[in-house]
Amino acid sequence: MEKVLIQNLKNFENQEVSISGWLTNKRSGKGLEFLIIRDGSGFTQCIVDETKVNEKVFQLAKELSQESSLKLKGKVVKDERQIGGYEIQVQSLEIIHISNSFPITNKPHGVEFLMDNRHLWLRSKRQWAIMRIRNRIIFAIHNFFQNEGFVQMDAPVFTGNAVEGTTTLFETTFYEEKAYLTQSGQLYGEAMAMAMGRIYTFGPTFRAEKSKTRRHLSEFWMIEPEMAFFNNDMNMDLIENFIKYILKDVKEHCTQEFEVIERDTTSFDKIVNERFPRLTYDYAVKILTGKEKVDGKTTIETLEGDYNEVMHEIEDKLKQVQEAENEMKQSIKAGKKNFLQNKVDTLKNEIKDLEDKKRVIPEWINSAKTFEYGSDLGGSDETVLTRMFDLPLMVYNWPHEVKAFYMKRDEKDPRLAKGVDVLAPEGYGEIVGGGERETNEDLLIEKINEHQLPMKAFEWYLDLRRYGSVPHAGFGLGLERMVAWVCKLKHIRETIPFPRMYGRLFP
RNA sequence: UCUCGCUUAGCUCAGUUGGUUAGAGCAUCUGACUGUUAAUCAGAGGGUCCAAGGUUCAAGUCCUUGAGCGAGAGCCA
Repeated sequence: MEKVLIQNLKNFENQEVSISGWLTNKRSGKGLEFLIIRDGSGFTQCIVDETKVNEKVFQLAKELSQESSLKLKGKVVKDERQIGGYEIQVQSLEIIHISNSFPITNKPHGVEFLMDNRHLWLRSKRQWAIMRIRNRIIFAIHNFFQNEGFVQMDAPVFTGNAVEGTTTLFETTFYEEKAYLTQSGQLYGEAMAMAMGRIYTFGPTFRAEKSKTRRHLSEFWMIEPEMAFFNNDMNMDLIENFIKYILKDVKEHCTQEFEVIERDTTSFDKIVNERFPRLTYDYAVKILTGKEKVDGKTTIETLEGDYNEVMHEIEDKLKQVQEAENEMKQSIKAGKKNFLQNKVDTLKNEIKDLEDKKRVIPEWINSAKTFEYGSDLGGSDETVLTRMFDLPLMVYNWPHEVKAFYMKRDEKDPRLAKGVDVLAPEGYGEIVGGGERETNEDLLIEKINEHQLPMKAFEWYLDLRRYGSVPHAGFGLGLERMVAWVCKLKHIRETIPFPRMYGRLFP
């Protein structure tokens, strides 16, 4: 008898197989036990029929609790109604371990409880799907760069110098010296690009920002390609192709996972096929502040429309709650009552979310209206801008003051730096930041002084401009932000197995 | 760091203008039910109402301070 993975059951129709896994849920009837088993590769229903197995096997099936581990043998039968399209008619069963009162039940839980139990939460279906999508995105990233002739490199995690100022560094000690955990591998990537031509880093980065928002982690994974003989236009072309490649690949290979998390991926088609809008910072600011329209509407008008829509939705949902609660007051069966109670609970949660939105939209409108030319785009400004398009936006040619010291100044307009930010649609904001690097040693030195960075720590970096300096460019992609957008998650904490964020070091 | 909100059973939540013995669903345990899709039905056990202080004849409910969590802002990928 063959030992198989659940994902391969379709190849064993009407055959006897053996599977090993965990019980994720159970329903029982007289003489029947319906076991939902997961083995990491997928989920399937296994039926234990009292009339078809010996008494001992049926007794074992009755003893199984949620998350108990087991081995079973049975026949694979096609059944369209079941998850995966197949079920197993059990012949024999062996318990490996009985799990005692698994804390995460098949009912809603709060964020804090789930995060405290992250090590167990990862077993749930939704987390399973997200982790597999994350895996596929990682695989696609490597494929893309390897196909384009890039060499993967590992940048150091301990660093002696800060890349973007010292406020957000985790400080540690390296023997007797003060050291920091890296916040970007880029400078090392530049050195490697001068050796290999095209490289990409794929590693962890650390930022000690005390921010508790839906798009921040203290430890996150960043992909940073760096290309010799590239200008910023070539850089933007590469970014665009890169994002398109990932979306296409993940859509093709993760259909089942997207179904589990109920992510509609039809919006990817447009993104894969159309050119991303490229806006200069100047033009983006005009749109943001309402001086330019997109599809005949200003940002302010669009947001006011959103606000009214939210108000209507809240009213509508309140009405539905009232109706359900009235119905519950009449004497009805407990099953129906239970159903209505669940409906009311989900509606109330949705209303809570909508009320948050209602509170925030006026703040966004205000932020857009009062935006000052020359400053960096804030989180709310990004959301407002991306709200106007259903494609990723590329904003380039930034005021040089708001960008990092290594960014190349525009020869035609010295007020500008040749940086580019990519803003993901659906409110996900900045997922990529990059640009062309400054090649002129004198300008770099000037910038390092301006940013009050220790020159000594950058001597090696300046060497790159002394020995065969060439135009080069690169960018950084935040893996978790990409996963959050692809999966359309509310919060970045679900995109990584064990998130490290302000206030969260365990488990 | 700032603004707003939350903290009641293992979990998710009700708890009215302060008023007798704090409730429901799920989970757990016992039983019923021949195909269930978060199965259903009957029953049982399960509480330091976040902490400290205050107001009051009386506080889960009101006030003050603190802690933790959540949603934003700032900063960023």
